[in-house]
Amino acid sequence: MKSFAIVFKALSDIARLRIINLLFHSGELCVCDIEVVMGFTQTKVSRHLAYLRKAGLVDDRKQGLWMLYSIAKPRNEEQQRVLDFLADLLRSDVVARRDAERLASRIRRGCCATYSVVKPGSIPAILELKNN
Amino acid sequence: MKSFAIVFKALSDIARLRIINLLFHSGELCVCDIEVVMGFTQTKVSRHLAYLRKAGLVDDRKQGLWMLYSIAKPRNEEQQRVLDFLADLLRSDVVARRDAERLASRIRRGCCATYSVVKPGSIPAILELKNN
DNA sequence: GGACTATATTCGTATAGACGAATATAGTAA
DNA sequence: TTACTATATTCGTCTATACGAATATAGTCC
Repeated sequence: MKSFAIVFKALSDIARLRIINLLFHSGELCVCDIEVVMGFTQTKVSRHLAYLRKAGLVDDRKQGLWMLYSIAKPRNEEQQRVLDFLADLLRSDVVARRDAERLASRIRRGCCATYSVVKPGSIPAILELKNN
Repeated sequence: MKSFAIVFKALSDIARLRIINLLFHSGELCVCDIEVVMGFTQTKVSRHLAYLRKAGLVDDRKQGLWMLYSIAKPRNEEQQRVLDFLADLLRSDVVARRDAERLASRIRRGCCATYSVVKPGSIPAILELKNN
């Protein structure tokens, strides 16, 4: 019950919902790409990602100068269900869709990370990081 | 997106989750029954119910001196999905189950409201209110 | 009318959280 | 080493919210 409340609280902020949505649409993202796509300050993105990490909703990985964030690998069946449900909810949301389109556009133009989209519309995976 | 955040915030408090769980297990409940079953103060129950009402998660109805609260009739397909998902989540939670048992016990013994349980274990409906 | 009851609201207080600006940290590259 | 870059954290401020106690409100019953 306590863990439900913690997860729901993590999902109770629009900025965090939008960031999670971006992560659903990409294997991994660095802070600065989220910053640019969303038009948020660096502080804001970093803070919300830290919040989501503490709530167990995202994983992070250090790669050189970059911190790469991704949707957390579910630790139990309930978390899996929450994530599935959330992804499904966001799929039909206008804001979420627009954010995803801006992300796709930035990925095509080349962003901090270089992505390889396996199949159009599917989850891309980071291959390597550019130094720009 | 905004509406998702509002709903998740309403679900981000354990007391509110437990109250919602009680409402899932009963057609309608008055404030004082929730108060006794949960061991909360009257202020606390009333405040959280007001919060849930503003978030659109519960409906209320005045019946004499009592305010009867129930799970909101879903206004759209998304809200229906959220409520279904939540009910499903709570079904496997230990705290939620214990609360439901205490509620059932209080209903059997006769509480503020007189309930008619259509089938054992199914959702009861209020028939009339006692004046005690 | 007055006494009583169930619920809502106000008050004062305490904690959480959201924000930008500024600063600190850690890794890279010359 | 120094300069640079991506990210995290601190600082000060503001708003939201949780709580119990006390009080207000509204309905019932005599």
